Amino acid sequence: MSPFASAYSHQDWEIGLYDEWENGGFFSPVGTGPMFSMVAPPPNITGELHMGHALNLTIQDVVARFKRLNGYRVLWVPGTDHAGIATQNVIDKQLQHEGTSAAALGREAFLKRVWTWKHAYGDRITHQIRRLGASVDWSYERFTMDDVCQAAVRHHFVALYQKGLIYRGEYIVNWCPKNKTAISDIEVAYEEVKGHLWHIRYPLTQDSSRFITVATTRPETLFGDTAVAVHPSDERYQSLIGQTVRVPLAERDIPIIADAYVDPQFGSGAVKITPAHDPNDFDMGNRHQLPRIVVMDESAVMNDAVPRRYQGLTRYACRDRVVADLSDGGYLDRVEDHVHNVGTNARSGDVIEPYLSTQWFVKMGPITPQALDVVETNRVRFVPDRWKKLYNEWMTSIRDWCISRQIWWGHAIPVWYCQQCECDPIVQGDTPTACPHCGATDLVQDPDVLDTWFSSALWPFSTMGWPQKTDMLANYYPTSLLVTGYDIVTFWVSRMITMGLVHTQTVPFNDVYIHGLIRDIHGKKMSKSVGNVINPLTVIDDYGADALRFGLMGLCTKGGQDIKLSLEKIKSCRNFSNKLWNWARFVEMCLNDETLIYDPACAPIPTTAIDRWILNRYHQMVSVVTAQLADYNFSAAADELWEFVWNQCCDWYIEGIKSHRQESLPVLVYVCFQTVVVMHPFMPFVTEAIWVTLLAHPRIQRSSLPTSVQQAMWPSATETVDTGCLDRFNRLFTIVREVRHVIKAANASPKDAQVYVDHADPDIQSELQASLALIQQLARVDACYLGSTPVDSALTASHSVAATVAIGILLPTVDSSVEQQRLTARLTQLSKTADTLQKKLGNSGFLAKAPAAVVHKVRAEYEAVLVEMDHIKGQVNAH
RNA sequence: GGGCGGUUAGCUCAGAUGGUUAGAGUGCUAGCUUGACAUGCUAGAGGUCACUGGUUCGAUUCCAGUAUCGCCCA
Repeated sequence: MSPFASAYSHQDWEIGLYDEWENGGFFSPVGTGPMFSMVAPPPNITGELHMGHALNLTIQDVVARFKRLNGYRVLWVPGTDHAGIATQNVIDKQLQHEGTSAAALGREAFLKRVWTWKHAYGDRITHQIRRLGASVDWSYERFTMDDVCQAAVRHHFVALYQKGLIYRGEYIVNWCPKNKTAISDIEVAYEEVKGHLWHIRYPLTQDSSRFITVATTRPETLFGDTAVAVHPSDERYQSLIGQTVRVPLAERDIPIIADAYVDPQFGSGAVKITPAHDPNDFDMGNRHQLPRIVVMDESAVMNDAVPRRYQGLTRYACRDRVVADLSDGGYLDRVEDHVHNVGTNARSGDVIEPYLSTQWFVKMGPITPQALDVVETNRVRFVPDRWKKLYNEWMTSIRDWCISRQIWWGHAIPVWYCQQCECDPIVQGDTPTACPHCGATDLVQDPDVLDTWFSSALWPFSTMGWPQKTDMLANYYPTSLLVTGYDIVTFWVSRMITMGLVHTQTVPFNDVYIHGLIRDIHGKKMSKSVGNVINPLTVIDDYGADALRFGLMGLCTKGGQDIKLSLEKIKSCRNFSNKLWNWARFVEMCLNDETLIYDPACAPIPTTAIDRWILNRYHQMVSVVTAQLADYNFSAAADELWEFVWNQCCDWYIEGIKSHRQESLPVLVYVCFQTVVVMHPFMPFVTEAIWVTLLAHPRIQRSSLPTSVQQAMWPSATETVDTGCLDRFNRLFTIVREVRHVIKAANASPKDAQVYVDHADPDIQSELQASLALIQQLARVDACYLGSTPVDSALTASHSVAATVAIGILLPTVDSSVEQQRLTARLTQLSKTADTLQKKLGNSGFLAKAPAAVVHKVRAEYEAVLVEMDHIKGQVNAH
């Protein structure tokens, strides 16, 4: 009974192999080779593994396994993220389902509940990561809220505070009225909506018969107006600057100011300024020392700063009433349709309210120059490098970072306020017992928590125990490579670089590989509500992790484009894994007939031409795959492997050695084992399955190789390739294809065919002489001879030409009209080619200016085409 | 409004410091128990490389513009 099933069954191997690898410590850094380290981007504990994770992890795993096989001491650290708002939402929903709420539970009970949930479900995703085959070192697994990371975040906050880089201040934040929390700039999603531009008349205080008309998209905020602004050089308003106007409905007087920020082309050229409800107005308010009037509460309901008639209305209800009242009062000049961008909280979907509130901020100005510099000088290298532009753009226009969030789940802010005296906040890593100023023990911790990205920014070094000076940091930091999607270059990559420099005085990683996003086959984002999600776990169940991985890598091109994924693609890769498996099955079958012992580690001396060829082709494959992997060109590496395994080894080579299997077996065994090694980063499971199964064969010398392919040595990528040999075999294959084609076109059976090949060049003639048996075998014809086709009364001849070699095939019957048609078509095609080539050669500019090598090549091609045409013409005339 | 990326076979995508008879997978058509594989084998059809102009002896490749799709930022 063969240990090789006739088709590879991933279900029989994957889970068992992964357990063996994990328990066997195969993912731990070993040896004395050069260091290579990565920290994996931590997925949310609330999430399921989706295709984006699968792509991200596969890329890292391919690199990790590639490096290990090349002798590197590889550390790849996994972990998960506490995902503040996302997780809080999940638990909120659960509580809602149970008819209760976070508020009813209270903060402590709520947090306890989240932790319970985390312990029960939080590692679901880590099991899914295992299913993918990711060779992460689980013994170093971290969670962004575990003790080590909590300590790091506290230290992080205190250190920044002590450097004067964290402050608490009033600022316009992006406020989500639904979740009642501030969110950062990049969490806001903008979309175009159809709205209106209301033109409102503000009467002059001095002369209420005169107006200045302002245009606004948000009339309800007029109660917070503290100025009207015009452009300083706007002719229309020169005389009004410095005067005051009365805010309609609010009956308050505010000044008309001049500021170059105003766009004279927009609306009427005069705008109302509401410093407490618009970030640009806030800035202008600072420039002109304008007061700030907050007119809404934290749910975006109008507060008591507005006239009683409007209090308690939502911002939208208030807008309607204000517009109606303005109209009634004769203040409304006109209304235009207007398309503008409205920011929403990407998570809650609620429209963001620019809101004046007191928050904690990181001062970005002092720390960005260095972060820009390390990228500029390539100490952090982006691949593909166009992402450097996005990074630069973001970093040069950066604002201070609002890091406090008004939720419960997350890192508590290490700040305490004394309830007894008016001292500064107490900022320290451990919980204070008494106020350092008055000694009071009545201290209250800041109720807010920190933005999740504030802790993620530390990930490359908090995972390694920072701020402790651990061996891990000394050995593996800075990391070698970060792999992530382009959607979080600003959220995450920029902040890791910045904070890495602040806290560790070095870059957190040397290379950043940025991949695209996974989309469905139509280019749409995969989403549950659209129903176009391809679940990686289902794919792994159905087709195997190897198929999914290889499919993703085949689509992971150098440009880092988004990836349109289809099940058809994965299915073809499943077929490919089966092809590889059956190659090994063929090797096993050959070995079964043997009595000798074969050493797969020993480079064999080829004794036949096709063995020489496959070894050359194999060396070429290794050098291509190695170079492409080193260049992060995953699809090119995958393509080369596909071509080599399927079209070279499992096609020409296997078919070509079937007549002399025993003689070729050392080469077959060697190339198979070595290719399995090169294949391993992409398809870890099937390669290991093949490795252990073949290695257990009694005719295999197992002592010379490790028991797992994971510990094998990557083959040398610098063997010289005899391209002349590759060329000769390509010519042979072209001939064989043409023979098959002619026989097929004649609707004949190869078994009845006698083939004659001929060429004027004596070198090629002897080459053909040596290849006759191979041609006969590969084309499956009765016989193959060198020389011109003889006349045989019982048989008719069909003719063709391939690679300038004349081909004649004797067949029992040939339909001469079909034959004529085929020859004429070929002739037309050739003469077209001949024309273009001749035109080139007749162009004096070409001959004078093109490189000699190019001219030579074109001339050779032209002559070859002429030779082929001669052959064909001869045959056409003969009929 | 600013920026980035795409536009190559029915579909998904490669490609080259400018010279190839422009490739792959998949799909399609026809034919196959070929002693590893029907998750396979053989053959075939299918492309004015989005459009316009420029540079050049030569452009699908470089440059500019246009159209169109997608994304990011404001």
